[in-house]
Amino acid sequence: MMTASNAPVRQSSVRAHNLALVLQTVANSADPISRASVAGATGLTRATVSALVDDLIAGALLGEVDPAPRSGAGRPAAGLRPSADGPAGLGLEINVDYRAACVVDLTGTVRHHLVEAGDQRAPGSLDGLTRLAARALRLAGAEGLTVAGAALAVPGLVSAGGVVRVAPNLGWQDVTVGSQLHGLPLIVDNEANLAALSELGTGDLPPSFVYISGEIGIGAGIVLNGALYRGVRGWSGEIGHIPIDSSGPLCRCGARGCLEQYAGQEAMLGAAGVTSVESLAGADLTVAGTALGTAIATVVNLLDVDTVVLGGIYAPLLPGLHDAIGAEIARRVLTAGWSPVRLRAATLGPDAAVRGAAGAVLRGVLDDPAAYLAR
Amino acid sequence: MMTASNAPVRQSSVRAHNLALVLQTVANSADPISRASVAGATGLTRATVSALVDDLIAGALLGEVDPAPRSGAGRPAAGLRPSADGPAGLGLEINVDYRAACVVDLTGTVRHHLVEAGDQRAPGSLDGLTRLAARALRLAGAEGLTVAGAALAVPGLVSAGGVVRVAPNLGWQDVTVGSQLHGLPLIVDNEANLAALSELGTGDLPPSFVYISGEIGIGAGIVLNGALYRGVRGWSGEIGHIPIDSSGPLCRCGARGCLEQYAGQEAMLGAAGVTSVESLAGADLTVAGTALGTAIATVVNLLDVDTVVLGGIYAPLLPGLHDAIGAEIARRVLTAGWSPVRLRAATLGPDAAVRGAAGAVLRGVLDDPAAYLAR
DNA sequence: TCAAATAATTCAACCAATAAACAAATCGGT
DNA sequence: ACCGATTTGTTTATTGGTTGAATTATTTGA
Repeated sequence: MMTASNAPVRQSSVRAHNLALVLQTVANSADPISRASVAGATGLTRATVSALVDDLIAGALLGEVDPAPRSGAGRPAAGLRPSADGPAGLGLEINVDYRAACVVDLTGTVRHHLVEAGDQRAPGSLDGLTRLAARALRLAGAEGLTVAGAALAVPGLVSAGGVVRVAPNLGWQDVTVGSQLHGLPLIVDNEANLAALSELGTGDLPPSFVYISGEIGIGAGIVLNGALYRGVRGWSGEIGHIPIDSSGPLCRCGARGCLEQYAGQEAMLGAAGVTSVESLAGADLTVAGTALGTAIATVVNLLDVDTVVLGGIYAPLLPGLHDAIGAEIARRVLTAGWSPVRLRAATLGPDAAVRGAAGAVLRGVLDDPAAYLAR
Repeated sequence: MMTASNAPVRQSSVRAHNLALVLQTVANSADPISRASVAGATGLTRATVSALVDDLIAGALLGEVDPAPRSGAGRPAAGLRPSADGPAGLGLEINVDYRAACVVDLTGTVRHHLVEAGDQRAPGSLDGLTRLAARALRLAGAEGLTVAGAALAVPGLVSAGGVVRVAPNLGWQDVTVGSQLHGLPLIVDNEANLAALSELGTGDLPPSFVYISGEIGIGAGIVLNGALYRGVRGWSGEIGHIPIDSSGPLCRCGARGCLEQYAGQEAMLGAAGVTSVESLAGADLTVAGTALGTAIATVVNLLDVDTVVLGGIYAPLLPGLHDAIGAEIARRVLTAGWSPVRLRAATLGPDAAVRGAAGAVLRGVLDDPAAYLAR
């Protein structure tokens, strides 16, 4: 049920909304699309679409391409598609053993991708990230891109205002990153959240799903109706400490039998008696899969999503995990009989979080192009 | 992050939105409120508010009351408040041992409340409910109320189109209730969902919370940002089978150690060695409280809500449950140290679901008064 | 070469909100 | 008792934005 937002609507809001509608219709179309088709798809008139498209082209959000060869009579349509020379998003990531930046344009193309390996737990890693961001911005500027904003993916809990409450594996506690970077607005968010957005952006996922990221810790990004659900304070998706067995092994969080004790990277390596994630491919993953399945069943019972995407180390290991997860889902999800739960491996690999960060910036432009045009 | 809806916006949508904004501002105000105050609160101009209020008064959604005695200079304001003679919602409930109907007007007053005790598992209980609804409609009609729609609360899983997939305690399976009743649009929904909406309507809850209903089964209603989250297929909140201990007792669902085996009504009665819910008040509820706390911790870790409302049999038992739940939350909710989880007893008692059903209808009117006016 | 078809633009009409002026009703002070 | 200040509510001209119909543009098919 939709509650009306508590802001008044004026004529300019109408235009803002319809600009977003037209831009998104073009962005979601696989092929270049005509103004007339946009009008048909949106319900707006051709006159209105033309006027809106004029603004979007003037602002370099859309570009026109040569008419696609068509069959049938009639004037050929000019194709519209997102412009590659307009706004771009700067995605940043800081993780235990590397930092990364990438620049993505409105077409979804990764224009630049910089990675610096090295332990980020040392002090000064944030300064290093700032320098990396500056390099990426120079590269983008040299190509004539307008960077609309930046987003940083962090493996930890983030509060409003760019404060990292805790990032256990980085050793961070109450680190203020801020909400500006080189004069750009900066979003700071959990890596699983941004990776989930990234997978959403691939287009072949339903509007509601849960992304589970297996790393040293386990996190989840919850996407409901096409939007990331961040929770009241931005701390949603802390799935790693779902209890699997209250008489299980003691976890570093102080409780017993948390998911991480069965399906965390360390636990899986220990159980299989190997030291590298690659070696897990041949191992018996039943214990981890069962625990993961139990946790997934809980999530599905609670949120009624029908798709779960497994990312991080789980993505390559899904074949070995699949049966155990599926068995647990069949046993514990009440509605599994009517409607199966789809399990998918993430498609984007380790870049998902940085790309999702850049995508979050672009999503902001797509959601409110009028604000970008008025900048 | 808000995704633009895929519908075009025209001038009439602006009016529809602002009508809703004005109506909700008046409805959310404790005392009668002037047009000028509405203008101040909404950001609309006084002229616009006046025009919108004219429509709302003409449609019997708002009424004017005598100016409240005021201090200070200036022309006295005419007070606006929701009309008691306008639209009303028909709430219906069917449960194991009773059926109920209630009529609630826009001021939130319960105008009629009919309850028929008796076993509803017998065939024909739906016909009985239809007759009960007819009685309530006659009473409402005699008072000049315009019943805008009906909603039915069912203790089970409901699909779109008014199909009850399964209601275990009613013995229902794939029962089609339909989406019309006596010519009115009919919403069918889970009782925990509607009870959650009902608690939301009391006004002293934050916009995001989880309502947990303890009955024979355990259900949850999830309210996010002031709106009920129903899930992809309407089956969200199935909390009763969250695993507490995978080596625990066998549950009727086929899995082991489900929450219901510790904190369900039967389990609690069995553990305390009593036969009535009233007798539980003095019993030791540590086991149930711990299990409930574990489940709540899972929900909070996942959804990051800071308020949990306990309803059904849990409401009167909260004093006995509180400490065990709190201990488990402190142990398992990662963010409990920064921001406490508030536990509340539901305030509305056993009527919550029926009243929530009526409230769901009224919420539809408040969310889109233009549709009601155009009927 | 012309008619039909489809795409895109132009323009008058309309709808809704705004701003500013105006009318209404009260209070406070002299 | 009266006048100015103050606040509420309405009236009116203006503006922004969509619509629908007419118009122009460009192609296919007969």
